[in-house]
Amino acid sequence: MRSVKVSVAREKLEQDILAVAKRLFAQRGYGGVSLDHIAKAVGASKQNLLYYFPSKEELYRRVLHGVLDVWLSYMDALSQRPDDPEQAIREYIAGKLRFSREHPDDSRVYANEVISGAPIFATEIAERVIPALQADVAIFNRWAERGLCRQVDGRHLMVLLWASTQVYADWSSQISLVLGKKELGDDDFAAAEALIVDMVLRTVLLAPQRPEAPV
Amino acid sequence: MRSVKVSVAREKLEQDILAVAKRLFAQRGYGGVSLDHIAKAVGASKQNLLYYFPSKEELYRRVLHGVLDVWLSYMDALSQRPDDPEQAIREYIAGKLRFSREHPDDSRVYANEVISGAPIFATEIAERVIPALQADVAIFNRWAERGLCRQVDGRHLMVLLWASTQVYADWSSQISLVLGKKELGDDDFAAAEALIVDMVLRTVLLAPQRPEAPV
DNA sequence: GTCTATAGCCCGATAGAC
DNA sequence: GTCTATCGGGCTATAGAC
Repeated sequence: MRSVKVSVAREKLEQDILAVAKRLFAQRGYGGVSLDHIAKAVGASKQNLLYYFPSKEELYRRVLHGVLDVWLSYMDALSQRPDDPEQAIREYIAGKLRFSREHPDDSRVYANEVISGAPIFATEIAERVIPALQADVAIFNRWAERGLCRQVDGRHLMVLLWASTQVYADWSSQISLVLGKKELGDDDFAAAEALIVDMVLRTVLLAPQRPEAPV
Repeated sequence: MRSVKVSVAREKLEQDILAVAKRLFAQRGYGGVSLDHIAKAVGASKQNLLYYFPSKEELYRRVLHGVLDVWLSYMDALSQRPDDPEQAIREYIAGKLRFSREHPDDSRVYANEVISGAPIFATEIAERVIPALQADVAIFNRWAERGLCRQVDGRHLMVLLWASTQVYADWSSQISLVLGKKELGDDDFAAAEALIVDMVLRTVLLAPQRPEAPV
């Protein structure tokens, strides 16, 4: 009984640390954050942090693992509808934009790591991310072979899909400035989704051409 | 005479410091780089660095100013062809991809700053970048009003254009992994350009529809 | 302009009391 | 589990000799 309560409390603090660390790593990158920053933001001592996580790098690695779990969970839309490219693409774009909307810090932590050339997480990316992306590329290629869509370069199409959706998390501060708003709202994500879906479907789907999208 | 030689040598070291600092800030972000790292990489002492630049933040600011100069110089394609949307868009995409190809570290330094919410460079971004972007959006809107292209949301189209071109600098490590290469080559940038141009023109240009792009 | 020396602080990590 | 204390080192920046 007691051991359960203790373990629950321990679990909670551990999750709090991970959440706060994620936010700070997103904002300032691995080298820009100290254990003391994280500890103070979570209301614990630096030494207590090191009781839960053996080192700063291990804490960062745990954060990145959590980020990847969330990221990949939003990315399985393509395989869910193996015979319907249009609906699969619509759901894929919607899902990736929802990730940017709901987990911007996850996106930023991952972006920081990739921009740095993934010095710490290269192995995990190669083992978990690349296979997922290549599977999606393969789905595009299979659609093309079966005549369900046009022949496009699935690899670069995939790059464009990440780029154009994740930018609404990673670059939200600058996009807000361009839109003249304090922060992005549901309407902005809806407009982004409409444009990206329209562009991709125009490019990927076979004729007959789709009607003009509403302005 | 002597003062000229001295000033030239001074100028050269200053430029060397800025170049090395740019590379390191791109890789590890502002907080992940120390003056000592930069000094050692440039073959000078940390104290000598502080003779040329009054502080770390001022050095970083100078790097960012240089980055912005380069970035903006690649971005004036739209206004060069005010009556030809297709050619303007082609040149704009080509220019932005050339920037990613030729100045990846510039792109990464800027990306790092934006992801962090632009804590240091917010003012300069608001004064130099946002007006340039809004001018480009205005050009899109004018084309639409004059019936030269379809009504699209110029702001989100602009976001998509940055995102899909800068990703080839900022995310080059991961894109290389997906493509199964050590690093990106001219052919990869050409393939990216073909896809992005095709997608954007399909979306922006008026009917009659363009023929299928070559695979 | 470049050097040595150093101030004063923050860093990650460990030891040991309770 | 959380605390105080502390180690050894790196950090930005300054002072002053040459």
